Amino acid sequence: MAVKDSKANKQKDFFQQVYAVVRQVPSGRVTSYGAIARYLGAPQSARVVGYAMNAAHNLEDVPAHRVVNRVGLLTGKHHFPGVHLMQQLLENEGVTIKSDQVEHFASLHWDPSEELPPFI
DNA sequence: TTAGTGACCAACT
DNA sequence: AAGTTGGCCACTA
Repeated sequence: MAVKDSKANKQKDFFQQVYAVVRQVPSGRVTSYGAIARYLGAPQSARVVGYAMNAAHNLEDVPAHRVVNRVGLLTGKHHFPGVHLMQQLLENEGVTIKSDQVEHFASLHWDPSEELPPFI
């Protein structure tokens, strides 16, 4: 463990934290990039959460399809193997999608900062 | 190495 | 009210 690694570990840790949260999103619920970022104490790092999802493609543990943007729009669908895969996965869990947008998003939204113990 | 981009969000004009 | 800009972190060229 060199001194140099501490920075790298920290950066890597952020991804891991994102994954840890996404993994806990219940089936049939959705969350948003910003909510995760805010839960991790980095409210302005929502983009990084999105990037983490991009990297999460390899990890089957991470249900990236349950993460949408703040208005419930499936902005990340183009990054799935099939453009409709994200939508189908969600509908398979009971989430209704209309025009690439989650219906009843407000009530389906799963906010980690409310559902999980505070991240400190 | 520097610079540019990205599955976003909030603030400012 | 609507459009633009900045900022965050990681990755690629």
